[in-house]
Amino acid sequence: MTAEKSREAEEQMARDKEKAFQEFIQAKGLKTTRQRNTIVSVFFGLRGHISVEELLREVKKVNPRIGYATVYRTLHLLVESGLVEERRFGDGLARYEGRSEVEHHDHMICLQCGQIFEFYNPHLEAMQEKLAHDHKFKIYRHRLELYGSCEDFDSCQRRQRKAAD
Amino acid sequence: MTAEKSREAEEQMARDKEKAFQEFIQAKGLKTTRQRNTIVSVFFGLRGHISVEELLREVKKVNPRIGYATVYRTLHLLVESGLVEERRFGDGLARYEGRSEVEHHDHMICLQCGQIFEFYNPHLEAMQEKLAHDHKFKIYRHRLELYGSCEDFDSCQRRQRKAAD
DNA sequence: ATTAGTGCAAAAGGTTTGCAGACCA
DNA sequence: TGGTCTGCAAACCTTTTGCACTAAT
Repeated sequence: MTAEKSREAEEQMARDKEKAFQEFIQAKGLKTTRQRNTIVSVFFGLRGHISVEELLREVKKVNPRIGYATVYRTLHLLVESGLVEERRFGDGLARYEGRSEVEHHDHMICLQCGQIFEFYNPHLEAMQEKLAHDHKFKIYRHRLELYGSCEDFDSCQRRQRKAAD
Repeated sequence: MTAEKSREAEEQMARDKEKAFQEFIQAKGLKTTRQRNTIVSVFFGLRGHISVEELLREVKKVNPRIGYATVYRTLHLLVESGLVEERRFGDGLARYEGRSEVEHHDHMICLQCGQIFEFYNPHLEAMQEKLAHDHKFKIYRHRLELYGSCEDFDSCQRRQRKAAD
C-alpha cells in the first residue's frame, strides 16, 4: 500500500526497538550482555518471519561462539518484552517477527514458493469481533492464515527461496 | 444451530467414514489389518480435537499391544485419505478431527478452560475469498483461530478438562 | 562480591524410522 | 509365498535445562 520505507527509517526503527529492549531488560533487573546485544541487533536487522536457525546463522557471522541456547533464551525475552511475536505455520518450527510489525496483521502463505505475505483488513477484524461478541467470547488475539498459491502474485515468480532445499 | 444429532445418526456416520477409509486403503493397494481397524474405529467413535496421546489411550483399551508408531502411521493415512484433518493450536502437539467435520469451520480456543469451540460464518468466508482475489491469491485452505476467553459462554463454567494437569 | 548469563552437552517431548518378526492378500 | 504392517526401540528434530565457567553490576 504505502511506498517502501527508506533504509534510514528502517534502521532507525531497529535502533528504537533495540533501545526498548534494553529498557525492558533493565526494568526486569536483568543484565545487558554482549551476546544479547548481538542477537537483538541482528534480529531487528532482519525482516520477515525468522526461524531460530536462520537467526543463529546470521548471529554466528558476528560472533561464532554464540549457540542455540542463548538465541532461544534471548528470543523468549524478546517475546516477553512484547517487541517480537512468535508464529507457527505448521512446518514444526517457530518463527519470529519483529520489525515493521507495528500493527496486527494476518498472513497468506504460498505453498508453492513458501513466501509469506502480510495483510490487514479492518472489515475482517470487525467481523470477527462481532462474531465473538455474538458468542459471548472475548478475543485476546487471533490468527488468520490463508494457505494457497500466489501464482499470479508478482512476487511468486521469484521462487528462489525454497528452491535450495 | 441445528439440534444435536442422534446417537444413531452419529454412529452411522462413523461407520460410513470407516468404510470410506477401507476403500481408500484398498484403492491404494494397502492392507486391512486388525490394528488399523481398531484405531480407525476408535478414532471415529471419538469426537472433538483428539491428540495422539488421547487416541492411543482409547485404543489401548481395545488392544493394549498397539503402540504409538501404529497410531501415528494410521493417523497419517487418515489425513491422506482426506477423512481427517490435522490441527495445531500452538501447544506443541498435533490434534486430529474427523467426525462431524463435514463442513469447514473455524475455532475459538478458550485460554482459561482449554475448550475448543467450532464456528462457521459464511460472511467471513466470503470476505476472505474476496480479499484473496483482490491480492490475486488462490486459497486452498485457511485457518482462523480466535484465542480468548469464554467467560460468559455457558460451557466455560464446567472447567473440568484442563483441571487435571 | 554477587548475581545473572553463557556455552556446552545432555535431556526432554513429540514424531519418525529401521528392522525382525507377524500378518494379510 | 511375497509384500505390507506391527511393535519395539532407537533415531530425529526442535526446544529446554543443568552445570561449571564467565561476565555484568
